[in-house]
Amino acid sequence: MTTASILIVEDEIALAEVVRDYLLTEGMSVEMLSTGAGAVELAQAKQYDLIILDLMLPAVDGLTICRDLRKTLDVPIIMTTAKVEEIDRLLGLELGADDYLCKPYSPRELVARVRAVLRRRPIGKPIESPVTNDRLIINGDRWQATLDGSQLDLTRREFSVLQALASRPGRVFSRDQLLSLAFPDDTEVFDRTVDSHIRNIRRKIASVSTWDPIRSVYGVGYAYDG
Amino acid sequence: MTTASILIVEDEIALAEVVRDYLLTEGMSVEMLSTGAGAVELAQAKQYDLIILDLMLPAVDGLTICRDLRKTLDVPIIMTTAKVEEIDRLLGLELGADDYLCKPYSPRELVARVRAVLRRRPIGKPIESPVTNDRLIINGDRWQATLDGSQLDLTRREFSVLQALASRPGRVFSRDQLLSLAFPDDTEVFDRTVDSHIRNIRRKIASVSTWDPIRSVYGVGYAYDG
DNA sequence: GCGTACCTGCAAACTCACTGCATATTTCGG
DNA sequence: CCGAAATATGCAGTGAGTTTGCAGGTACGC
Repeated sequence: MTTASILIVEDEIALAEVVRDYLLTEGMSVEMLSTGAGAVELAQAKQYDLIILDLMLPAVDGLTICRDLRKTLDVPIIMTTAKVEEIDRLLGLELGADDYLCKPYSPRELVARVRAVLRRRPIGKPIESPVTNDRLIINGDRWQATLDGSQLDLTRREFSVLQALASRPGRVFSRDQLLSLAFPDDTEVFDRTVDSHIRNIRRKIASVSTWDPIRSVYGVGYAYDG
Repeated sequence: MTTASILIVEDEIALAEVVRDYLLTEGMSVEMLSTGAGAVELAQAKQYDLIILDLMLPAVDGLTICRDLRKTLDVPIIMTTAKVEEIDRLLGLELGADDYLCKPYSPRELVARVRAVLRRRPIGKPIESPVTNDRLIINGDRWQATLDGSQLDLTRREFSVLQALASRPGRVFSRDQLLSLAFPDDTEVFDRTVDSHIRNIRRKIASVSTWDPIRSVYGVGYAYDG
């Protein structure tokens, strides 16, 4: 079961406590805040896995908090509001919250949403910002990689491996590191399989360029030299 | 009850007066204009909550007025026209009117439409900006999608899925993401159901174009490539 | 109530990526 | 320059993932 840490920002203490208890039952750790003041700072200090944010708050409203959070953090956010009509407006504003819920809601439903969001966005996995070197562009949102303007048609694994390598140019990754970075979820995979993926990546790169950015380090692993 | 202020732009004075009386009965305040000249200026000066606009007008036609209004104002617009065939063409032009009505109409129906539009678009709510790529136009207010000028007859779910995809062209959405974006309301749905909807969307798109804008990303999800 | 259309999800068919083995080639230490 | 070890490459089985056909259930309109 999940052991996510969650922050509830909600001025209705009674409601927040009910929700907290439900989440605790789910094995998650929960903290509460009854006002918007300091929410952003708190979120930045502690690395919550998810934030439940009410729209109407004393001091600083949820909208502002959401926007401010998004500037620096990729933490998943679920917004709650008392007005149905607000939902549409919120969607239009593109705040980037991961889900919206209308009051009065059943704590059960909120818990379901929390789990859904956490499932969508596994803990610790932030939205990938595109890796861009001079020649290579890797866009994790689009699952597309471009070298010198030519698109590389990479598979999921190839993409993940190249993304891992290119995220730290010059650094050498062992095969085991690459396996766990690229496929954190998976069972044990023969580390020589990485060689195959590297090979396929190189082949695809070779089809659009004469340059091989992947350096083999004898006895250690691979690195991307940008 | 609503106390919306409404502008009627209509050259058939008799008709306009009937409509005006109906709207007055609803408790709305009404102003009339029998020509297109100055309509835009008037609308900008006074902040109407809704404008009823006839297509055929002396001096400046409704089309031009609608377009000009949209450049600066988000005021809801209901367009009326004498020809049924005009309606489709208007839809294709994506003027951004909130509703269209064909003459001869019953004042009762017009009033109903007015109320519906005001309900959909609470005063002050900006229009949900239509997703428009070069070829695809998605109008979330009207629940209508157009590809290369041809209207796609999408169901609610299909529409939501396509809208979600097209709102961020190129970005790959997982099935779970699509489910919660397109059907935020309810229970957990089998994620393979998304495939079915995608399939239906593709089929409908294929019937009007040879182009498939939906990219399947093996092992990840779907993206709209505009 | 009846019919139509839509949503949902199962199952079969098919596609293709992943994996790992076998063999060739390269690298490294001496 | 040689042998050993590591890496590159060719290749194919397998299974995961997608597409597609289909049908039961359901909501909605008439």
